This record gives sequence, C-alpha cells and structure tokens, in this order.
Amino acid sequence: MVNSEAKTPRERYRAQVRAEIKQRAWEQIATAGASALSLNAIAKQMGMSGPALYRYFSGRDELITELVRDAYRSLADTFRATARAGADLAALAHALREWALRDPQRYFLIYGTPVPGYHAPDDTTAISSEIMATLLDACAGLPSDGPATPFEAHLEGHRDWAADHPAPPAALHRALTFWTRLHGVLSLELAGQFSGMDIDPAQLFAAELDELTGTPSS
Amino acid sequence: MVNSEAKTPRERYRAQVRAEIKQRAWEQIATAGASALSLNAIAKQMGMSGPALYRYFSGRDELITELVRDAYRSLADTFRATARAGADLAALAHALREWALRDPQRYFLIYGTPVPGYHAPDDTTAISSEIMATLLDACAGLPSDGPATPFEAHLEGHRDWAADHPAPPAALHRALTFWTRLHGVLSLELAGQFSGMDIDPAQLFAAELDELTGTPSS
DNA sequence: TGTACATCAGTGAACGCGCGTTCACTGATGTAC
DNA sequence: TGTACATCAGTGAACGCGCGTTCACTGATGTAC
Repeated sequence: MVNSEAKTPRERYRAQVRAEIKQRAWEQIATAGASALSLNAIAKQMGMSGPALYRYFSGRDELITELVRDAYRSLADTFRATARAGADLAALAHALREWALRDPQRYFLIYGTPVPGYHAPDDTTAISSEIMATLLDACAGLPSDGPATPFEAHLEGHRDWAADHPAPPAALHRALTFWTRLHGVLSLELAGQFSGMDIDPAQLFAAELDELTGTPSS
Repeated sequence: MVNSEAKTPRERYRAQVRAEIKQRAWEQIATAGASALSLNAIAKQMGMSGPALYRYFSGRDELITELVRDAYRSLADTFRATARAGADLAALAHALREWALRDPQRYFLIYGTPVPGYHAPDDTTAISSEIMATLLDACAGLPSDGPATPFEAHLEGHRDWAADHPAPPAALHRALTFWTRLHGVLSLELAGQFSGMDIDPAQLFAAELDELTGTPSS
C-alpha cells in the first residue's frame, strides 16, 4: 500500500489510454447525446480496432457507468472547492450554472431524462449525498424566515438523509428548493426551451437565486 | 370542405391503424424511452411486417414528430380544459402534475433531455405558446406583490412572446417561475432523484405551489 | 345485379449499415536469471 | 550484458443482431358502368 502512486510505464500508459477513451466518449456524448455512445465509433476515432477497447473497459455499460461516476465526482469537487472558498449559496449557484453550461450533456447525463431500464451504480448515490451535504452546510447559516411550513413539518420526521449532516427542517427545505428551482431554470435553458421567447436565462436564473438568498435585488 | 368528417371505410380503417401504431409507440417509449423507439418492433407487436408501417408514416422521424405534436396538444388541451373550469394557478399546477405522472416519458419527450441533432417541428412552438397563453391568463388576475424586480425590468422590453397575450411583467415573471419551479420538482421526481432520501415529492410540489400562489399554507 | 377495373394494404426478400462482443492470433514490451 | 520467458496491447475475422428503408409483388377492397 506504500507509494501506491508509483506507476510502472505500462500502468501509466493504460491510464492514459483509458483517459483518452473517456475523453472521446464525452465528445461523442456532447455531439449526439448519451444514447448514441458507441464503442466502435470511439475506437475508430482513436485509430484502433473495436475490440481493443475491451482491454480497458469490460463493455459499453462499464464505460457509461464510469462516465456517470466522473460527472458526479466533477460536480461534487466543484461544489467542495467553491464551498471551501467562502461558502455562500450564490457562489454555489453560479458554480453549478457554469458547470452545467460547460457541458450540457454531462449535466443531462446526471439530471436528465432517465433511461427506464438503467440504474445508477450505488457509489454515485454516495457522491450525490456528498453534494447535498455541501449544499446543506451553506444553507445552515442562513436565517430562517417565517414560521415553519407544512412541508417543513414533513421534513422534521425524515431528516436522516445526507447522512452525517443533521440539519434543521428550514435548512433542508432551502437546500431542496435551491436544487429544484435552479435545476428548473437550468434544465429548460439547456434544453433550449427559452430560445423562442427572447428571455435571458441568466437573468431568470439570477432572479431565482435572489429569491432564494433573500436578496431583494443584487 | 363541407362534411369533412365523413370518412369512407378505408379512411376510417387508416385512421384506426395509425392510432394503433401511435399507441404501441407510446407503450414502447414508456417502457424503454424515446431513443429505443423502433418501427420494426412496433410492426412485430401488431403482427405485421415492418414495411407495412410505411403506408402510414413516411418513416421513423415522422412518427416521432407526430408523437411530439400529440404530446404538446394533449398538454395544451388539458390546460385549456382546466382553465375553462375556473382558472387558478393551483388547478393548473395539479393538472400539470397529473398529466406528467400519467406518462413520465411523454413529459420527458417534451421537456426532457434534447437530442442534440433533432429540432422540433415549427407548429409545436405554436402549441407551446398556446400553453403559455393559458398560463399567462391565470397569472394576470393575481395581485403583484412587491416592487418590480430587475428581472421584471428585463421583461418589460421583451414581452412580445405568447403572441396575442400582452401581459404586465409581474404576470410574465410569475408564469415563468410557475413553469420553471414546477418543472424543477416534477422532472427530478420523475427521474427518481428523490427516491433515495425519503421525501414526498407531492408535498414538495405543494410547498412550491403555495409559495407561487401566495398561500402561506394550504 | 354483375362485371371490369383501379386503388391500396400488406408481404417477403433484399440492401447496407453499425452495433456489442468473442476468439485465436501476432508482436512488442517488460521481467528474471 | 545477454538470453529465455511471461505479460499484455492490439489486430482481424467472425457471430448474431436489429435497425431503417426500397422494391416488386399479391390479394383484398372499393368504384364505375
């Protein structure tokens, strides 16, 4: 276990090729969506034969699973880094938006239309609750405005998710609305639903964010 | 043009088979998602050969386009009917939720992850703004709380969408947040994102709705 | 009412395609003595 | 330092599959006289 970073040239090469496969996969997803991801196409792009990829991934499913995991990890890391540098909701919101805009299909791979059959691997739910935990930390500090709502009463009983982060119902509520409202704007924006009407999605996003943080107008 | 409803037996039969094709297509989409829709599979289900379907649709694309159109029409009709029977936002919200829950994949076909290449046919945007118009009517009657926000100032200049429905910026704003917030909750619910944490999506939906209508607690 | 013809739904064979995946193999790279 | 061997990346052929789509055709249904 000592010096587990030490890689033989072969290991280094393997990691490098694996990385290139994933990168091509992302390009393909960005271009034609996740359902169009094809091992053979990736191999052709890399100037290799199709079966060669089976040295690096046991099959298409493992590759997709890996991409999903990486996407979650990337978002979780972005959140963590943002939170570390002064955790407030606005910063998290903008980090989220930038992350989503950088690669819309990556966002959709996580939060988009689910494929009825497919079930995400178990460890992604762990990363997902890590994201939630970061969000909860940022929500805990805020003043709770107004009395507890019926929904917060509902949350009172079931606050055992985001495991080691017990939080008051008001914070849970805010974290949830942060998530759903920003996702609402973001996903419709990325899907191009605002493109007909001339609305600036960034401003709608900002308006929703203002209402979440209590800032009347930034 | 007189009596355009009068159908010959052949026309009746054609319409019937067309309808069955679409119905099977919906079943297939509900089961395996839109990307898995296959003409041959539909034909097999109906006990016909693949090429037979080309009597009814010029190809796979036309079928999908038709399904998208029907989905928009269905939602627009639901909204219209709801609005006619006493238009308030809560009724529209519940109509939307029920419509989405009845067939999640139909909801996602419209508001879900877009396929990078595909562009919806033009007439769907017309139906889409019909939906928006209904929503705007329901928003117009509500009292505008508080002063105009920066976002509403932004809307002031560009309120020419939802064509013949000029509306004050406050109503536009409320219609947009109605849409994005409820979509936020709904799409995450339908995607199963709440399934890990034990939250009742219906209550979260209700909480968001309450905040939209100004009801402190229903 | 009966016959001749046109319309048209549906078939079966075929085309070309790309997919995921397996298998036996070649040849280069690394390891052990 | 040099030789013998093991490891392993990548190839090419092959399998079976399902897809969308075309085409020439059969046979039933409807239409016109």
